[in-house]
Amino acid sequence: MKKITIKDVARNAGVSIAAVSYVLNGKENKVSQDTIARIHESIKDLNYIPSITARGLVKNTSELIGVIIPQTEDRKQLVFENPFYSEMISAIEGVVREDGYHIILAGVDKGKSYLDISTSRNLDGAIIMGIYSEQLYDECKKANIPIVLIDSYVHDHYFTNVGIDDELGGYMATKHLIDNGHRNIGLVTGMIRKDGVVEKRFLGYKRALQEAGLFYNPDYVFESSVSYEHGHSSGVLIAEKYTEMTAVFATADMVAFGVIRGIKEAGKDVPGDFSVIGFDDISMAHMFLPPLTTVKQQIFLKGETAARLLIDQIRNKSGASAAIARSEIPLQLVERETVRKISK
Amino acid sequence: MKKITIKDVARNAGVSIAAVSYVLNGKENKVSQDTIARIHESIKDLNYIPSITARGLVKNTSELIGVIIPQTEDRKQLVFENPFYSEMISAIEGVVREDGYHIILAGVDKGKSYLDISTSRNLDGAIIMGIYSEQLYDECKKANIPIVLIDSYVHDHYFTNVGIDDELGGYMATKHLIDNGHRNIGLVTGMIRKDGVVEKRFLGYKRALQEAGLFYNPDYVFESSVSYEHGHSSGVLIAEKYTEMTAVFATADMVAFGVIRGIKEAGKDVPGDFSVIGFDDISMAHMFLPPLTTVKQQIFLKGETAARLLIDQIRNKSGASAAIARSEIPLQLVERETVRKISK
DNA sequence: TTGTAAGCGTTATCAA
DNA sequence: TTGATAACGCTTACAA
Repeated sequence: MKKITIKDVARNAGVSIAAVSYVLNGKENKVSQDTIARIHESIKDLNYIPSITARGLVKNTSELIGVIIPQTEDRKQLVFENPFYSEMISAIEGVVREDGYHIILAGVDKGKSYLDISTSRNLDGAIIMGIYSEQLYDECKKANIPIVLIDSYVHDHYFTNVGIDDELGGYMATKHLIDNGHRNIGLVTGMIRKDGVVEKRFLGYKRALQEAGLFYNPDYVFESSVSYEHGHSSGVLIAEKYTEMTAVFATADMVAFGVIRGIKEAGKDVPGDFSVIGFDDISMAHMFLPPLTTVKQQIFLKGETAARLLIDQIRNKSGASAAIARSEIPLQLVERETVRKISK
Repeated sequence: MKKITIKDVARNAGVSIAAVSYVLNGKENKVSQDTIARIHESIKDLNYIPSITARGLVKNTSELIGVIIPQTEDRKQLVFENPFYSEMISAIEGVVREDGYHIILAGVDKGKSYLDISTSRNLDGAIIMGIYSEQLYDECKKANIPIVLIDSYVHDHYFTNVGIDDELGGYMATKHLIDNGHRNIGLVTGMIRKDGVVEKRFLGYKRALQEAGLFYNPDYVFESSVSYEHGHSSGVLIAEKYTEMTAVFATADMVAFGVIRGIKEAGKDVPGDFSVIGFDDISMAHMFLPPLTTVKQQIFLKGETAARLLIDQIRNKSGASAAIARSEIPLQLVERETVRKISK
């Protein structure tokens, strides 16, 4: 079961390997109709499939796109509990496949830098989801390949960004609660890191409060990890100790699920006693009971957009600075059953 | 920003490229301590990272593992709505990374065969999740690389299989319902395909029924897709027309969520009017309200096991027939709040 | 212990 | 139109 190569095809067709390479690369004007036919036949016959590896070596490409995903604390596994990422990857894979690219999925290992995989694999481009240390971004620039950042607020014209207006999203969520008569609104959230999406949402929350003439109470923000567990414990806490609160904004649906569970566990009802609004609209949001009111970001579109922008950049290597500053996917509030209007 | 190669390192260190290659490959016994030191220094200095691509060409490896995932009907996107797959991929990625491998994620395109990507990328191995046509398996064998199948019942000693005892799982779920006094038990499920996991679960369902002297009623099986939507419509239907039914076994948690929703929408209660048991125990299962009683399969372990078996096989190329017949991950019933005991 | 050089499967240049 | 052949970055006999 020897591997068959371009040589075999050439021999079988009785032509030179150059000829074969030409037809393989669509430079058919350099070859006679007759040879083209013979070559095509040989390829079929032998079931020949060119080696992307070998081609990559000479063309200095790989048709490979790196997709970097956040990892759990211990860096042992990818943060996939949150279906948010899977939805996006699915979108990315779909569009790059159309163009013959494949994606390499990887977390960033502690020792190894991102640069390692990029250079060793000769990646044609990369998509990085989430927010990382300055250091990583610096490394990425050295890689010298097109990179698009999803959900990052790094300002560097080297990168193309795709994301949403998180500040607006936070504002929309909070405003919706306010419009429904709520005045004591809690915030359950992951770590508020400088320039992270969560910070923006937090800022939007404060803006909505302020605009409505409501007092911002630091005691009302429950800040920890973006997880169901954090939501859960906060929910219990809120239901038990913060009885004057009537609504909470959870900065991710996963967290909202936890909050609701916590509230119910403490014997209170959603939306009867507490209204809850989430953020993301992952597919579970509409399956949850009660169906979650949330700020929808078009996750799939986000992935698609990132992928398309990247491919465009890879293709038009011409303009090395083809990087678009920022592509923003529109947001949308979707009302379901976890927010109720109160008279107050 | 020229790419730096082994040549640069050699020149910089004042040695031959062979020497560099030797230390890169740990054949340090062929090189003097002195040169080793000089080379290491050069590598650091120049920030050299070897090209896996080039190495692959000569060693005929790629350190790449293909992971094939089912796709949606239209073959446009990966079946990622079901978090089941993400959890598994996360596990797989974790273990292969330890060994320096990366994973390439791909759906199988209509025109292109799986063989294409395998040969063109020179994959070292592959993990295939789900069940496909005979044709695909035949192709895979031609690829002539180690392959492990997850959740397939294909009997071919070429493949290593990892899965669970689906028949037993179906039996456990149904038995649990029976033990709780239920006698009219519906089955909501994806397509029952020959040799698919779903068929086995269905068989387990029938065995439990039979063993308990219960009549198997074909009208009680609602067969369509593995989706929330199918569960939903079945749930509504059941709650409205099958009032003599008291319990349903959904062959996937996603489906169970839909069933519960449907039942509630029809004004009935879970587990008050209908008990529901799922299958998988995806992480949403314990977050759902009410928390879902289900048959837990250790998804993460499944992924890890598959990855480890694959790597083992890749390593011991020696025994080409090192393929282990089948590795079975144990099942476990986890009781939560969607099944209630009825007196009958 | 060191270095030379042949190959791995392609592409692309340059003569023929 | 064709076909040698150098190159891509690396590994590995083989020679020195």
